Amino acid sequence: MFSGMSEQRTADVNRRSERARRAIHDATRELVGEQGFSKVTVEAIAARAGVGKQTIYRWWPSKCAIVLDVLITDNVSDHGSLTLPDSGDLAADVRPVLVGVATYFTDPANDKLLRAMTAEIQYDTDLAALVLDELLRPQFDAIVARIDSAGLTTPSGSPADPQIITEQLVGPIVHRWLLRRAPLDEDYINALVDHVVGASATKRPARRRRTSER
Amino acid sequence: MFSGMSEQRTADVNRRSERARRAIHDATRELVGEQGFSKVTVEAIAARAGVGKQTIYRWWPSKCAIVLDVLITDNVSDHGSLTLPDSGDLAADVRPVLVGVATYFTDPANDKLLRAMTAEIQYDTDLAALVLDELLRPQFDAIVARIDSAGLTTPSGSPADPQIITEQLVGPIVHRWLLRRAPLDEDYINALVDHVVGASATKRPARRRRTSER
Amino acid sequence: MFSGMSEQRTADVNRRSERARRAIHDATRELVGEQGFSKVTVEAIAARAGVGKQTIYRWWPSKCAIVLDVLITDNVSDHGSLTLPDSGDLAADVRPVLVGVATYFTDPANDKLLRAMTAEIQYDTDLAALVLDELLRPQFDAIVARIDSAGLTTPSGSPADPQIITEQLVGPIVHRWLLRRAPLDEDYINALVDHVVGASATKRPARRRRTSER
Amino acid sequence: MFSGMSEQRTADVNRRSERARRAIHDATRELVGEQGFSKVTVEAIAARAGVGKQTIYRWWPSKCAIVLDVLITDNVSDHGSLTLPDSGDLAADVRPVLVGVATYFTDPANDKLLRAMTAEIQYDTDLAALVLDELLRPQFDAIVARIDSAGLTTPSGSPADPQIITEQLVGPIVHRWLLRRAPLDEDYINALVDHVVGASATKRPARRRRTSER
DNA sequence: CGTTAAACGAGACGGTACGTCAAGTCTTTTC
DNA sequence: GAAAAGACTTGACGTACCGTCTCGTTTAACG
Repeated sequence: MFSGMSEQRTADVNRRSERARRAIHDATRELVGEQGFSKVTVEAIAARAGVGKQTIYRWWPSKCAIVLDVLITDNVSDHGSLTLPDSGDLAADVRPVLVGVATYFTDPANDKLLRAMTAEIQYDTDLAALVLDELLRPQFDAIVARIDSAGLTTPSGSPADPQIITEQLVGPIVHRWLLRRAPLDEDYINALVDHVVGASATKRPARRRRTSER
Repeated sequence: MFSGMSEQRTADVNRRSERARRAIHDATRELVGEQGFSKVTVEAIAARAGVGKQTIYRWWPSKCAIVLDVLITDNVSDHGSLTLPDSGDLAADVRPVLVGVATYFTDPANDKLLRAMTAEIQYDTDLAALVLDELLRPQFDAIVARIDSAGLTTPSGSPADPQIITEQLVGPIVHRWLLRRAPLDEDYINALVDHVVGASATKRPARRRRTSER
Repeated sequence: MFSGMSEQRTADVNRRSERARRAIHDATRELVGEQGFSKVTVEAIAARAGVGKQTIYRWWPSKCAIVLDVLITDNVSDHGSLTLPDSGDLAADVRPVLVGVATYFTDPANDKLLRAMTAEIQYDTDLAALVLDELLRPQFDAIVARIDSAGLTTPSGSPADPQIITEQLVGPIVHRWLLRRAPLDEDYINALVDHVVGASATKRPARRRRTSER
Repeated sequence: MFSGMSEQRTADVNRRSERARRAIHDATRELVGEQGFSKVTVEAIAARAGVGKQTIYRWWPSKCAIVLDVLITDNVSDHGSLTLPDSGDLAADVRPVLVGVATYFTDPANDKLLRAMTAEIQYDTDLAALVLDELLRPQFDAIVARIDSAGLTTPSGSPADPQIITEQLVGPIVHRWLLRRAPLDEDYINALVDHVVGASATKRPARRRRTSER
């Protein structure tokens, strides 16, 4: 895929051990889940994986590169193909993606890994760009595209910026997750969608007036 | 108050050195500004402040407690008294607070300190609550209160939840800051306010259709 | 005692607190006895004595000066007046002093204090001289004097050096004590005296051939 | 020997760096010589040796274990094979060993190391036993053996205890060294031997009556 | 089907910073 | 004005990990 040459040259064989790669991924997932990223050491990952420290440093530049690799590998199935349907009902079309995002962030398997990356990108701008592109942009852009086609207007009547509308949907979710302000359940997503693009019939019509806070 | 002995006993004097406290705050602000939180060591703070390491550990449990202390101390002047005016023009009332928030986050003096705390609260839930209460809630609650009194409705006509409306305003700002997706300038704030509560006349009428992204 | 002036001048009153001096002495004796000199801290002495740290530093330059002070104070009764009797029986005259020395070194109340000084004088020559003069020389010189008057001869017939004879008596005791090679009981002292200056009748005539070692 | 597998398994390689071991020994010898044991820090040894602190702690439990190791390593050539000749002249046979001991203690290269150990064994009985066994016992036992075969008697005529006779020879040397009472030169050793086992012809017939003190 | 070079496990290495401890000094208040 | 209390600066402690660097030992393509 990276070359048109029909794999004749195998001189620079990839001798890399798949067993080791897998063991390191698994050890990382486990340890970060158990103790949190910042308490996990490269030595601990190596020990848990039954692997030499050098084997880790040979293939990853840092602890957080491993975590990012795990996240991306686990996520790779979705990529590229993400497009929202256009059923005519914007709320109904958008809602599942947002529920998906909320679920993804909340899933205990991902939560700690994502928080680790969130912490790291505060200090590493390149990493921030990478995380953004690999993990968040596909969904974000798909929503932007669907909203663009809906031709919304702002409360004052001018044409709405789909980018900003999307931020109104995604921002609050990230905000709640980041600060652990309040639950990210389906009711909340429904209410949020209703506030931004208007409600469509949902299975469980939410009865609310105020969302509970923290 | 703790004793009936009308304050005769002053034995439990506060022997703490104000000079040391100040020097540590200043050294922390400077060093975090120069090198970023994660590269700053407690030893370096002590050295820069001309203070013994033990004096730091006597009063703060960790590097990040110092940073939080600096942030709160620097911020303490503002909050408590924070109430939004009600001029009848919601957008006009809300806009300055949001600009203030955006400015606060963007100010280089605060940015690195805040990112440090953002990283830390990923691992420390108690700290997260503290940061939320001390640094963010006053502004957030003030906005909620002002919006509550405006009696907005959702696009589908039901009464809006002021909490969620506020999240639509604050969430995107935090989101942009967190991921460094795009600038947090006044134009953006204006557009955002327009999308959420409708525009009122602004000094520099924004000319836009799409906000630029990253 | 340090001045001939009959205590008339009391204007520069000795404001030093006798209570504190005593308490520090006692605390030092106790703590060194309990934990050994090297584990005792000045802070611990101050705390146990119910005294401020500065009060200690005001009157003693170091931890080991306190210990030496305690040893000398406890020992001060003997000084100066020590002369051995001359009963004609050299062994009988010398034996009690050596038993006294051995007992003094072995007494648990003194042992740890003396070992502390022994450790310190390895690094502090002045201290070594002081310890020697204050604690050991009186007995040593008294023995030298008694032996001098006995007019011993060496095995090869020349007149013996009383200094060296005394070292043959004291040296082995110090050696055993220093290296904890073997017990310093009365049997041993008797045997030692017998080997150096010949036996006289003792209460318990020792039956031995070899002393047990360590 | 531990396995029947004729040494096929060499997995438990000795990975220890000889370079580091040597550098640490040398640095310790130098620093203790320059500044005295108690002023030398483990950090200083590590720095001088160009070695990480952990490398020291990996192999030695404490500063004084290094010093002991240096002393034993430097000394290891001598002992084991140590037996005194029996020329018939006891004084002549014993004298060289005692001169050797005195020289060893006095040699500036050893003096500070030995004083450091002397200080430490006051607090550590196990260490005392080790020092005794590794550094002093070989010579001591060799002298005991030689004296045993000589069949001496005490001044009062009973058979002498070779152990005690040896203590009469070694004790005064240690005593003088410990308290720095007087020089440990060859004249003194000759006189001492003369007093204990009688003189034999020596190269420089000592002219003395009293040894000078301190 | 052996040769050979890479990747591997193990873990010691030179370092940096940690958080603790005690030393000796300085400051404030009490008696 | 000495004493108690205790905060201060200093500096070494012993530990934990870092990322690099040998060591033998697999292991799999090549010859």
